[in-house]
Amino acid sequence: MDGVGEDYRRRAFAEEPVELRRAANELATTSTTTLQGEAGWCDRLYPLQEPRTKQDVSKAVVVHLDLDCFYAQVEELLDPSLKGKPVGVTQKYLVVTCNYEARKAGITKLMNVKEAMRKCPSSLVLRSGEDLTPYRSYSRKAEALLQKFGPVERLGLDEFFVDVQALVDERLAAGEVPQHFRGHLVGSGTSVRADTRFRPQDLRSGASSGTLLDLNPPVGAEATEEERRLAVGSVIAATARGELQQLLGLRASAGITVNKLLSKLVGGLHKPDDQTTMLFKDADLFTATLPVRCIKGVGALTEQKFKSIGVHTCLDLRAKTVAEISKSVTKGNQELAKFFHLCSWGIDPSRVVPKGPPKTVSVEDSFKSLEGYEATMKVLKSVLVPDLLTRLREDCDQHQRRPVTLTVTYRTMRMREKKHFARKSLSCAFPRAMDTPEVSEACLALLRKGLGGEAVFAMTLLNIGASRFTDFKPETGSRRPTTSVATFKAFDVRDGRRIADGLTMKRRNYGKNPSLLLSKQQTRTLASTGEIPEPAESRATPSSLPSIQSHFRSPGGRPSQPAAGRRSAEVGLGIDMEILKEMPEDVQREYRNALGSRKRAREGQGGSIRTFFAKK
DNA sequence: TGGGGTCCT
DNA sequence: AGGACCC
Repeated sequence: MDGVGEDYRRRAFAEEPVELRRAANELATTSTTTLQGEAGWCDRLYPLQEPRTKQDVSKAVVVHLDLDCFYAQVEELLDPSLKGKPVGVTQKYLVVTCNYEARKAGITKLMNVKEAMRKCPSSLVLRSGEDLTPYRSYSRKAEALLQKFGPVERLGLDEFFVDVQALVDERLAAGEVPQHFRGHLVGSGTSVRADTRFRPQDLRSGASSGTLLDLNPPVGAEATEEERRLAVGSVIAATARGELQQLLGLRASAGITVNKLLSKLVGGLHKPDDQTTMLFKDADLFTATLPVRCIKGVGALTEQKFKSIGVHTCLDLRAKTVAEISKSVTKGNQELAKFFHLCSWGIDPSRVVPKGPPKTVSVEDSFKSLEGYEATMKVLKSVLVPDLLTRLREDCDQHQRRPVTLTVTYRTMRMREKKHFARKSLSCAFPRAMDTPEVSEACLALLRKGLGGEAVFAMTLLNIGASRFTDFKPETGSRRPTTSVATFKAFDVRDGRRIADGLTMKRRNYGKNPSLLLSKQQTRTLASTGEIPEPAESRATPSSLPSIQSHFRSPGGRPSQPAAGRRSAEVGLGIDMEILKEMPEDVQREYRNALGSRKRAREGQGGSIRTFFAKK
């Protein structure tokens, strides 16, 4: 692999560097304006920010943040006794992610549970990650925290792009130029390799040869403007990561460059809990040897098409014309072809676009086989529909809207044999009464329409989703669409027993998770020095900060929080209101909710899932 | 091989 | 409604 890389480097920089650079520059100045198109959320939220034009592409500073092994980190926060142990988070037969202790034992993302158990000594701790509720919650908090550094675009639950250009401009105008880059700086000779077989776009730093990859390199007196801008960006990224750690207990890795493509790629070079910056002048060589799979939008299929015309790496891609790409790869979509071509030089004209509220909300579960109307109805009524309605109620509270469309998506064994990812979906109007019985009936009616003609009514996957939202002002007296809970009485949702083949109960019932706040001492330090205080003692970690989750957890047989966790919950009422006011709004709201829940719990009405639902 | 999402056609 | 892509 290294041999191939060396070959490309020679071709790129010994044989025809001038041509390549000139071509890159031409593309950069001719194509960017058409590609960056429409003004979105960004412009409305940040009216002072000028639309990006070709001249200030190099003025952009984009930070990519990736929460390290996110699900595993959250599990450690929820159960601090996991710290230091190898932890794997499972969904069905898979370890979907694991912490770094587990990785040391050879466990990887998306590894089979059996294989993971074999790899790891008896110490491996597994946690079910089928219910995404806690991850969603932490993800929202992280996003809220990052808002203050600039517009935020999320990618999944654990990745964020932050456009920090405006903040960089502010600091430079104030004469704040750091003396060093924070974290690593990619040099022109940094060796890079694609990481996993699942995601070749994840890069890792290869064996670096000392001088080419510096830690905390100085910003010289005659630094270029880009160096100064990115040095400031690296400081902002370090601050953001520090706050994620201090306020939420989350470690993150970051990449800092002039665009999204490069920031994401270099962010993977030093993980976990570290950051990497790269100057645009090094992008040319950096991207040359990367497989085209590294380009956003190039998946398995597009990669195959590229291979069929002899394009494996970005350098191969550069040698093709946009017309060729458009014809053989993007089905005539010239804009997309142009975009891929630009990316092959490390030029990414796309902007950081905050996405706004979700466009769909869905819940799914998979099974060995879910057979018959009765079993299907049971799954719908007792798990999927209540979960969906719960999330829609929260969504309504936050965004004053309700869904217009209900969609069910399913997969059968036959579909599985043919095509790996094939699914069928059917839609109807979302029932006006947002109740478990009505919605469940609607779902079953759709499934009947789709599967009724089959020899057996059986599924290996069932997904129900809400989409096409419309404004909805809840009437006074009923704050949001009501949800019937009568159905729950028929089913025991307190333990993890199977209620259908392949289905284990997903609901974890975390209740209201309290916000995780700095101690007063830390807040004073932050306010007076501007520095994130070092975690002086273990209490600086959120896992031991105020928590009321123990009131709501483990309604059934699962072990509840250790006494220490419960004791610290009492601290919850001691939170300084001044501190609370500094927090993002949704965090404040959650905290107030948590206080309300505590009250009810103390009054003897909380504490079990049954009473939680029985209450109404 | 999961349990989510986005956008395009 | 389905496909390709992202995590």
